Amino acid sequence: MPELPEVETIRVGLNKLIVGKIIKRAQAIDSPKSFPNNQNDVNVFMVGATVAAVRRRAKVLLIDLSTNYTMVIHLKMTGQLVYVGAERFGGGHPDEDLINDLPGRFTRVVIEFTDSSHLYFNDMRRFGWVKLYPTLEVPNINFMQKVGPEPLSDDFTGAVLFERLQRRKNTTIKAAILDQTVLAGVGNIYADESLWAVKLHPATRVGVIPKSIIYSLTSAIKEVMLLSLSHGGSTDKNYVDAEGKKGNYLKFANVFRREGQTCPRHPSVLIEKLRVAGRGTHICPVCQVEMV
DNA sequence: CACTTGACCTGTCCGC
DNA sequence: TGCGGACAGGTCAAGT
Repeated sequence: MPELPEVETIRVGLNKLIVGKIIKRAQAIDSPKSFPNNQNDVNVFMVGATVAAVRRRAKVLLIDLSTNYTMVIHLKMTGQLVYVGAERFGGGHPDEDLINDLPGRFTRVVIEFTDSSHLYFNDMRRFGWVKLYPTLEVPNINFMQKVGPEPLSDDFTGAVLFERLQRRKNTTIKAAILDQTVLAGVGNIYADESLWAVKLHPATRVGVIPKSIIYSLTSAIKEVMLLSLSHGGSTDKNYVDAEGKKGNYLKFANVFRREGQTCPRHPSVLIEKLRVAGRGTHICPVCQVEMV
């Protein structure tokens, strides 16, 4: 899925586009994980509701409705949430193809507003979902109970990360920062980028890493995510923002998907791809040496 | 409990 | 060109 910077980019976009709109129709199409067993709730608590706010926690989007129900949305690997205004594009507009083809083959949920604009949830692999919960119950969802701190919060410090890593001392640092119960929002792209930034090999066991490096890693995670946010997130394949636009951060990535290219710190060394924590992993073999 | 691996899906790419 | 296998930005459940 989109990671934290991508989900946050969508949140900011939707907050501008759909707050105040009234839902006319909501429908899941061939999306068994969406609105499970509660089409009646969809009809009662969504239709006629006004969108009150769009929030985010970790990689989950929360769309609050005036009925005190909340749409809880996880995009997983290939989910998109794209808003299409009542007037579609024509005449060579750059977003014409993406927008005008919706709903498409991979559209799984359609939300129509009373002004004839639409919000489409598209998801090729169908890992993602859109669910409806009473707003007050959202904090009680299992994932919300377990998920770790927001990395961009001022409360998320090196001391906090170090403390939270104490129960993951025997795993690799990459597996640890991908663990959403340690901290929220890091996925494969920002794990590789932040570990390169502090010259940590992703397979290094957490327990052997000096506290000072964990503090540096904390700063690196924040910096990488802020940089990505400033470029509208990362588009590897599927990601688009709420208006159907791709993100540009990968142009600035140092290692992710750059195997065979040179390390920015070592002009004669090629970036390598390996497998750590079951995920494709990109490193500079000279600046990132595993600690044992 | 901590840790690893496979499953969930569909598409694409790479090697034979 | 066709086919099989590996892999893809994320979690879960089930195994050790």
